Amino acid sequence: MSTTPKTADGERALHLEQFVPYRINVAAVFASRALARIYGEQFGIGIPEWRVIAQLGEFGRMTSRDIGELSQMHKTKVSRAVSGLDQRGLVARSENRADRRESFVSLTAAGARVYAQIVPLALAFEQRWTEGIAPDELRTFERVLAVLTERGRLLAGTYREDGA
Amino acid sequence: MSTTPKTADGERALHLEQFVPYRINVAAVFASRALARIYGEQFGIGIPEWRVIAQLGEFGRMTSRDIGELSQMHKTKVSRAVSGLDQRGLVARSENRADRRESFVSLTAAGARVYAQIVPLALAFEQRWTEGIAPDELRTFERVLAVLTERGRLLAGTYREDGA
DNA sequence: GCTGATTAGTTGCAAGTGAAACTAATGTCA
DNA sequence: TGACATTAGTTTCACTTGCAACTAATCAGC
Repeated sequence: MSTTPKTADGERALHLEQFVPYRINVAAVFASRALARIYGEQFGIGIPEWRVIAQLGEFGRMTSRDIGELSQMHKTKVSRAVSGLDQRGLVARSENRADRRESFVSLTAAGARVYAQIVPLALAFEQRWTEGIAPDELRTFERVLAVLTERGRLLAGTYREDGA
Repeated sequence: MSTTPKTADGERALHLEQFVPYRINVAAVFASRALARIYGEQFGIGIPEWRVIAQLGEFGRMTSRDIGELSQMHKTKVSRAVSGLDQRGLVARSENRADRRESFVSLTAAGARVYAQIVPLALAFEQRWTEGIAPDELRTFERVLAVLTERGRLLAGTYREDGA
Protein backbone atom coordinates (compact mmCIF):
# COMPACT_ATOMS: atom_id res chain seq x y z
CA MET A 1 0.00 0.00 0.00
CA SER A 2 2.16 2.86 1.17
CA THR A 3 5.36 2.65 -0.81
CA THR A 4 7.00 5.39 1.21
CA PRO A 5 7.14 7.95 -1.58
CA LYS A 6 10.02 10.35 -1.56
CA THR A 7 10.65 13.73 -3.04
CA ALA A 8 13.57 14.48 -5.29
CA ASP A 9 15.78 15.40 -2.35
CA GLY A 10 15.10 12.12 -0.57
CA GLU A 11 12.61 13.44 1.97
CA ARG A 12 9.50 11.37 2.42
CA ALA A 13 6.51 13.08 0.91
CA LEU A 14 3.10 13.41 2.50
CA HIS A 15 -0.10 12.37 0.79
CA LEU A 16 -3.07 13.33 2.88
CA GLU A 17 -5.37 10.73 1.37
CA GLN A 18 -2.94 8.00 2.54
CA PHE A 19 -2.20 9.56 5.90
CA VAL A 20 -3.62 7.20 8.50
CA PRO A 21 -4.59 9.78 11.14
CA TYR A 22 -6.53 11.65 8.50
CA ARG A 23 -8.15 8.54 7.09
CA ILE A 24 -9.26 7.23 10.46
CA ASN A 25 -10.79 10.60 11.15
CA VAL A 26 -12.79 10.62 7.94
CA ALA A 27 -14.07 7.12 8.62
CA ALA A 28 -15.04 8.10 12.17
CA VAL A 29 -16.96 11.13 10.93
CA PHE A 30 -18.98 9.05 8.48
CA ALA A 31 -19.76 6.42 11.09
CA SER A 32 -20.79 9.02 13.64
CA ARG A 33 -22.99 10.79 11.15
CA ALA A 34 -24.71 7.60 10.07
CA LEU A 35 -25.29 6.50 13.65
CA ALA A 36 -26.40 9.95 14.75
CA ARG A 37 -29.07 9.72 12.09
CA ILE A 38 -30.48 6.59 13.65
CA TYR A 39 -30.89 7.78 17.20
CA GLY A 40 -31.12 11.42 16.28
CA GLU A 41 -33.98 11.34 13.81
CA GLN A 42 -35.96 8.61 15.50
CA PHE A 43 -35.32 9.41 19.15
CA GLY A 44 -34.05 12.96 19.26
CA ILE A 45 -30.89 11.78 20.99
CA GLY A 46 -27.34 12.97 20.33
CA ILE A 47 -24.10 11.09 20.57
CA PRO A 48 -23.21 12.04 24.15
CA GLU A 49 -26.73 11.13 25.31
CA TRP A 50 -26.51 7.86 23.44
CA ARG A 51 -23.25 6.99 25.15
CA VAL A 52 -24.73 7.69 28.57
CA ILE A 53 -27.74 5.53 27.82
CA ALA A 54 -25.54 2.77 26.46
CA GLN A 55 -23.41 2.69 29.59
CA LEU A 56 -26.39 2.73 31.92
CA GLY A 57 -28.11 0.05 29.87
CA GLU A 58 -25.07 -2.14 30.10
CA PHE A 59 -23.95 -1.54 33.67
CA GLY A 60 -26.99 -0.20 35.47
CA ARG A 61 -26.74 2.47 38.14
CA MET A 62 -23.47 4.41 38.11
CA THR A 63 -22.03 7.84 38.80
CA SER A 64 -21.40 10.51 36.15
CA ARG A 65 -17.72 10.14 36.82
CA ASP A 66 -17.78 6.45 35.93
CA ILE A 67 -19.88 7.13 32.86
CA GLY A 68 -17.28 9.59 31.67
CA GLU A 69 -14.41 7.27 32.34
CA LEU A 70 -15.96 4.30 30.58
CA SER A 71 -17.30 6.20 27.60
CA GLN A 72 -14.29 8.50 27.18
CA MET A 73 -16.21 11.74 27.59
CA HIS A 74 -15.29 15.02 29.22
CA LYS A 75 -17.07 15.55 32.50
CA THR A 76 -18.87 18.62 31.21
CA LYS A 77 -20.20 16.63 28.29
CA VAL A 78 -21.44 13.95 30.66
CA SER A 79 -22.96 16.55 32.93
CA ARG A 80 -24.93 18.12 30.10
CA ALA A 81 -25.99 14.82 28.63
CA VAL A 82 -27.24 13.55 31.99
CA SER A 83 -29.08 16.81 32.65
CA GLY A 84 -30.84 16.63 29.33
CA LEU A 85 -31.80 13.02 29.77
CA ASP A 86 -32.97 13.76 33.30
CA GLN A 87 -35.23 16.57 32.10
CA ARG A 88 -36.69 14.29 29.46
CA GLY A 89 -37.34 11.59 32.03
CA LEU A 90 -35.01 9.01 30.52
CA VAL A 91 -32.66 8.84 33.49
CA ALA A 92 -33.05 9.49 37.22
CA ARG A 93 -30.51 10.71 39.72
CA SER A 94 -30.38 9.44 43.27
CA GLU A 95 -28.23 10.76 46.05
CA ASN A 96 -25.38 8.70 47.41
CA ARG A 97 -25.73 9.14 51.17
CA ALA A 98 -22.22 7.79 51.69
CA ASP A 99 -20.70 10.52 49.49
CA ARG A 100 -22.95 13.45 48.81
CA ARG A 101 -20.65 14.94 46.15
CA GLU A 102 -21.70 12.34 43.68
CA SER A 103 -25.05 10.89 42.71
CA PHE A 104 -26.10 7.70 41.04
CA VAL A 105 -27.62 7.84 37.62
CA SER A 106 -29.85 5.13 36.24
CA LEU A 107 -32.27 4.56 33.41
CA THR A 108 -35.94 5.12 34.10
CA ALA A 109 -38.49 2.73 32.64
CA ALA A 110 -38.83 5.10 29.68
CA GLY A 111 -35.07 5.25 29.32
CA ALA A 112 -34.82 1.48 29.39
CA ARG A 113 -37.42 1.29 26.63
CA VAL A 114 -35.40 3.68 24.49
CA TYR A 115 -32.28 1.65 25.17
CA ALA A 116 -34.04 -1.56 24.18
CA GLN A 117 -35.15 0.07 20.95
CA ILE A 118 -31.79 1.55 20.01
CA VAL A 119 -29.58 -1.46 20.71
CA PRO A 120 -30.85 -3.58 17.82
CA LEU A 121 -30.63 -0.60 15.49
CA ALA A 122 -27.06 0.09 16.54
CA LEU A 123 -26.05 -3.53 16.14
CA ALA A 124 -27.76 -3.73 12.77
CA PHE A 125 -25.82 -0.68 11.67
CA GLU A 126 -22.54 -2.21 12.75
CA GLN A 127 -23.53 -5.37 10.93
CA ARG A 128 -24.31 -3.57 7.68
CA TRP A 129 -21.21 -1.45 8.03
CA THR A 130 -18.83 -4.40 8.38
CA GLU A 131 -20.77 -6.79 6.16
CA GLY A 132 -18.73 -8.73 3.65
CA ILE A 133 -15.42 -8.11 5.36
CA ALA A 134 -13.66 -11.39 6.04
CA PRO A 135 -13.88 -12.26 9.76
CA ASP A 136 -10.15 -12.69 10.16
CA GLU A 137 -9.50 -9.36 8.47
CA LEU A 138 -12.03 -7.74 10.75
CA ARG A 139 -10.35 -9.27 13.76
CA THR A 140 -7.00 -7.96 12.57
CA PHE A 141 -8.57 -4.57 12.04
CA GLU A 142 -9.95 -4.51 15.56
CA ARG A 143 -6.67 -5.64 17.05
CA VAL A 144 -4.69 -2.94 15.26
CA LEU A 145 -7.35 -0.42 16.17
CA ALA A 146 -6.90 -1.31 19.83
CA VAL A 147 -3.15 -0.78 19.58
CA LEU A 148 -3.55 2.54 17.81
CA THR A 149 -6.10 3.70 20.37
CA GLU A 150 -3.86 2.88 23.29
CA ARG A 151 -0.79 4.40 21.70
CA GLY A 152 -2.80 7.42 20.61
CA ARG A 153 -3.89 7.95 24.19
CA LEU A 154 -0.25 8.13 25.20
CA LEU A 155 0.86 10.31 22.30
CA ALA A 156 -2.01 12.68 22.93
CA GLY A 157 -0.19 13.44 26.18
CA THR A 158 -1.29 13.62 29.75
CA TYR A 159 -4.70 14.82 28.75
CA ARG A 160 -7.66 12.55 29.35
CA GLU A 161 -11.12 13.52 28.18
CA ASP A 162 -12.58 12.50 31.51
CA GLY A 163 -10.93 15.62 32.88
CA ALA A 164 -8.09 14.23 34.95
CA MET B 1 -12.69 -11.21 19.43
CA SER B 2 -16.40 -10.39 19.45
CA THR B 3 -18.22 -13.53 20.46
CA THR B 4 -21.60 -12.04 19.67
CA PRO B 5 -22.89 -12.00 23.24
CA LYS B 6 -26.58 -12.49 23.80
CA THR B 7 -28.98 -11.64 26.55
CA ALA B 8 -31.16 -14.20 28.25
CA ASP B 9 -33.93 -13.73 25.71
CA GLY B 10 -31.61 -14.35 22.77
CA GLU B 11 -31.18 -10.75 21.70
CA ARG B 12 -27.66 -9.70 20.94
CA ALA B 13 -26.31 -7.45 23.64
CA LEU B 14 -24.39 -4.25 23.10
CA HIS B 15 -21.05 -3.53 24.71
CA LEU B 16 -19.96 -0.01 23.95
CA GLU B 17 -16.28 -0.73 24.45
CA GLN B 18 -16.46 -3.34 21.70
CA PHE B 19 -18.72 -1.36 19.39
CA VAL B 20 -16.64 -0.56 16.32
CA PRO B 21 -18.17 2.84 15.46
CA TYR B 22 -17.47 3.96 19.02
CA ARG B 23 -13.97 2.55 19.05
CA ILE B 24 -12.96 4.11 15.77
CA ASN B 25 -14.21 7.42 17.04
CA VAL B 26 -12.15 7.23 20.22
CA ALA B 27 -9.05 6.34 18.22
CA ALA B 28 -9.69 9.23 15.85
CA VAL B 29 -10.06 11.69 18.72
CA PHE B 30 -6.75 10.64 20.23
CA ALA B 31 -4.96 10.85 16.91
CA SER B 32 -6.41 14.27 16.16
CA ARG B 33 -5.50 15.57 19.56
CA ALA B 34 -1.95 14.31 19.33
CA LEU B 35 -1.50 15.76 15.86
CA ALA B 36 -3.19 19.02 16.77
CA ARG B 37 -0.59 19.38 19.48
CA ILE B 38 2.20 19.24 16.94
CA TYR B 39 1.01 21.89 14.55
CA GLY B 40 -1.07 23.71 17.11
CA GLU B 41 1.53 24.38 19.77
CA GLN B 42 4.43 24.91 17.42
CA PHE B 43 2.73 26.69 14.55
CA GLY B 44 -0.58 27.95 15.87
CA ILE B 45 -2.41 26.02 13.20
CA GLY B 46 -5.63 24.04 13.61
CA ILE B 47 -6.79 20.91 11.86
CA PRO B 48 -8.74 22.57 9.03
CA GLU B 49 -5.82 24.92 8.34
CA TRP B 50 -3.47 21.99 8.37
CA ARG B 51 -5.56 20.14 5.81
CA VAL B 52 -5.63 23.15 3.53
CA ILE B 53 -1.86 23.55 3.75
CA ALA B 54 -1.36 19.83 3.17
CA GLN B 55 -3.44 19.88 0.01
CA LEU B 56 -1.78 22.99 -1.35
CA GLY B 57 1.64 21.59 -0.51
CA GLU B 58 0.86 18.42 -2.36
CA PHE B 59 -1.05 19.73 -5.38
CA GLY B 60 -0.10 23.37 -5.66
CA ARG B 61 -2.57 26.04 -6.71
CA MET B 62 -6.21 25.00 -6.44
CA THR B 63 -9.68 26.35 -5.70
CA SER B 64 -11.39 26.20 -2.31
CA ARG B 65 -13.92 23.88 -3.83
CA ASP B 66 -11.25 21.37 -4.78
CA ILE B 67 -9.59 21.67 -1.40
CA GLY B 68 -12.88 20.82 0.24
CA GLU B 69 -13.52 17.90 -2.03
CA LEU B 70 -10.09 16.36 -1.60
CA SER B 71 -9.80 16.92 2.13
CA GLN B 72 -13.41 16.05 2.97
CA MET B 73 -14.26 19.39 4.53
CA HIS B 74 -17.42 21.43 4.49
CA LYS B 75 -17.13 24.48 2.27
CA THR B 76 -17.64 26.84 5.21
CA LYS B 77 -14.80 25.19 7.03
CA VAL B 78 -12.57 25.60 4.00
CA SER B 79 -13.66 29.19 3.60
CA ARG B 80 -12.71 30.04 7.16
CA ALA B 81 -9.46 28.13 7.08
CA VAL B 82 -8.38 29.84 3.86
CA SER B 83 -9.36 33.26 5.22
CA GLY B 84 -7.33 32.72 8.34
CA LEU B 85 -4.30 31.49 6.46
CA ASP B 86 -4.63 34.39 4.03
CA GLN B 87 -4.64 36.92 6.86
CA ARG B 88 -1.57 35.30 8.31
CA GLY B 89 0.20 35.40 4.99
CA LEU B 90 0.54 31.65 4.57
CA VAL B 91 -1.62 31.42 1.47
CA ALA B 92 -2.49 33.84 -1.32
CA ARG B 93 -5.63 34.07 -3.41
CA SER B 94 -5.57 34.95 -7.08
CA GLU B 95 -8.54 35.61 -9.30
CA ASN B 96 -9.48 33.19 -12.00
CA ARG B 97 -10.25 35.47 -14.95
CA ALA B 98 -11.97 32.63 -16.76
CA ASP B 99 -14.47 32.14 -13.89
CA ARG B 100 -14.69 34.98 -11.45
CA ARG B 101 -16.82 33.06 -8.98
CA GLU B 102 -13.84 31.07 -7.85
CA SER B 103 -10.29 31.98 -7.00
CA PHE B 104 -7.08 30.04 -6.86
CA VAL B 105 -5.41 29.49 -3.55
CA SER B 106 -1.73 28.73 -3.21
CA LEU B 107 0.95 28.64 -0.55
CA THR B 108 3.09 31.73 -0.15
CA ALA B 109 6.80 31.35 0.49
CA ALA B 110 6.05 31.53 4.21
CA GLY B 111 3.31 28.95 3.83
CA ALA B 112 5.63 26.64 1.92
CA ARG B 113 8.16 26.94 4.72
CA VAL B 114 5.54 25.96 7.29
CA TYR B 115 4.50 23.04 5.10
CA ALA B 116 8.10 21.89 4.78
CA GLN B 117 8.46 22.01 8.55
CA ILE B 118 5.24 20.21 9.38
CA VAL B 119 5.49 17.33 6.90
CA PRO B 120 8.37 15.55 8.63
CA LEU B 121 6.70 16.02 11.99
CA ALA B 122 3.45 14.56 10.71
CA LEU B 123 5.19 11.61 9.13
CA ALA B 124 7.22 11.04 12.27
CA PHE B 125 4.02 11.00 14.26
CA GLU B 126 2.45 8.45 11.96
CA GLN B 127 5.61 6.39 12.22
CA ARG B 128 5.61 6.41 16.01
CA TRP B 129 1.90 5.76 16.09
CA THR B 130 2.05 2.64 13.92
CA GLU B 131 5.46 1.48 15.06
CA GLY B 132 5.76 -2.19 15.88
CA ILE B 133 2.61 -3.21 14.04
CA ALA B 134 3.38 -5.95 11.55
CA PRO B 135 3.38 -4.55 8.01
CA ASP B 136 0.87 -7.07 6.72
CA GLU B 137 -1.46 -6.35 9.63
CA LEU B 138 -1.15 -2.67 8.94
CA ARG B 139 -1.95 -3.23 5.29
CA THR B 140 -5.03 -5.24 6.28
CA PHE B 141 -6.00 -2.49 8.64
CA GLU B 142 -5.74 0.13 5.93
CA ARG B 143 -7.65 -1.98 3.47
CA VAL B 144 -10.52 -2.57 5.90
CA LEU B 145 -10.43 1.10 6.84
CA ALA B 146 -10.91 2.01 3.19
CA VAL B 147 -13.92 -0.28 2.91
CA LEU B 148 -15.46 1.08 6.10
CA THR B 149 -14.89 4.63 4.95
CA GLU B 150 -16.56 4.06 1.62
CA ARG B 151 -19.47 2.18 3.10
CA GLY B 152 -19.78 4.74 5.85
CA ARG B 153 -20.04 7.45 3.25
CA LEU B 154 -23.00 5.64 1.75
CA LEU B 155 -24.68 4.80 5.05
CA ALA B 156 -24.29 8.38 6.19
CA GLY B 157 -26.71 9.17 3.39
CA THR B 158 -26.68 11.63 0.59
CA TYR B 159 -24.79 14.12 2.67
CA ARG B 160 -21.25 15.00 1.67
CA GLU B 161 -19.17 17.31 3.78
CA ASP B 162 -18.06 19.24 0.75
CA GLY B 163 -21.57 20.59 0.69
CA ALA B 164 -23.04 18.90 -2.37
C1' DG C 1 -11.05 18.02 64.95
C1' DC C 2 -8.90 21.56 62.16
C1' DT C 3 -6.58 23.05 57.80
C1' DG C 4 -5.31 22.41 53.15
C1' DA C 5 -5.61 19.31 49.23
C1' DT C 6 -8.56 16.59 46.36
C1' DT C 7 -12.79 15.15 44.04
C1' DA C 8 -17.77 15.19 41.80
C1' DG C 9 -20.28 17.92 39.28
C1' DT C 10 -22.00 22.54 37.33
C1' DT C 11 -21.67 26.86 34.92
C1' DG C 12 -19.64 30.95 32.25
C1' DC C 13 -17.31 31.79 28.30
C1' DA C 14 -14.98 31.84 23.94
C1' DA C 15 -14.04 29.17 19.96
C1' DG C 16 -15.52 26.00 16.42
C1' DT C 17 -19.21 23.80 13.79
C1' DG C 18 -22.81 22.85 9.97
C1' DA C 19 -27.25 24.24 7.93
C1' DA C 20 -29.44 27.72 5.58
C1' DA C 21 -29.64 31.95 3.44
C1' DC C 22 -27.28 34.95 0.69
C1' DT C 23 -24.20 37.30 -3.19
C1' DA C 24 -22.11 37.21 -7.39
C1' DA C 25 -20.93 34.85 -11.41
C1' DT C 26 -21.65 31.26 -14.90
C1' DG C 27 -24.28 27.78 -17.47
C1' DT C 28 -28.54 26.20 -19.99
C1' DC C 29 -31.99 26.32 -23.09
C1' DA C 30 -35.46 28.24 -25.73
C1' DT D 1 -30.91 37.58 -25.83
C1' DG D 2 -33.42 36.68 -21.79
C1' DA D 3 -35.09 33.83 -17.92
C1' DC D 4 -34.07 30.31 -14.83
C1' DA D 5 -31.01 26.96 -12.74
C1' DT D 6 -26.56 26.07 -10.93
C1' DT D 7 -22.15 26.94 -8.74
C1' DA D 8 -18.19 29.15 -5.71
C1' DG D 9 -17.71 31.20 -1.77
C1' DT D 10 -19.24 34.09 2.38
C1' DT D 11 -22.03 35.23 6.27
C1' DT D 12 -25.48 34.63 9.81
C1' DC D 13 -27.32 31.91 13.33
C1' DA D 14 -28.08 28.38 16.62
C1' DC D 15 -25.77 24.77 18.70
C1' DT D 16 -21.88 22.06 20.62
C1' DT D 17 -17.58 21.84 22.61
C1' DG D 18 -13.67 22.05 26.09
C1' DC D 19 -11.34 24.89 29.34
C1' DA D 20 -11.28 27.43 33.48
C1' DA D 21 -13.40 28.82 37.43
C1' DC D 22 -16.50 27.67 40.74
C1' DT D 23 -19.41 25.13 44.64
C1' DA D 24 -19.96 21.64 47.76
C1' DA D 25 -18.35 17.59 49.85
C1' DT D 26 -14.71 14.38 51.36
C1' DC D 27 -10.01 13.09 52.40
C1' DA D 28 -5.14 13.42 54.44
C1' DG D 29 -2.12 14.58 57.88
C1' DC D 30 -1.00 16.53 61.80
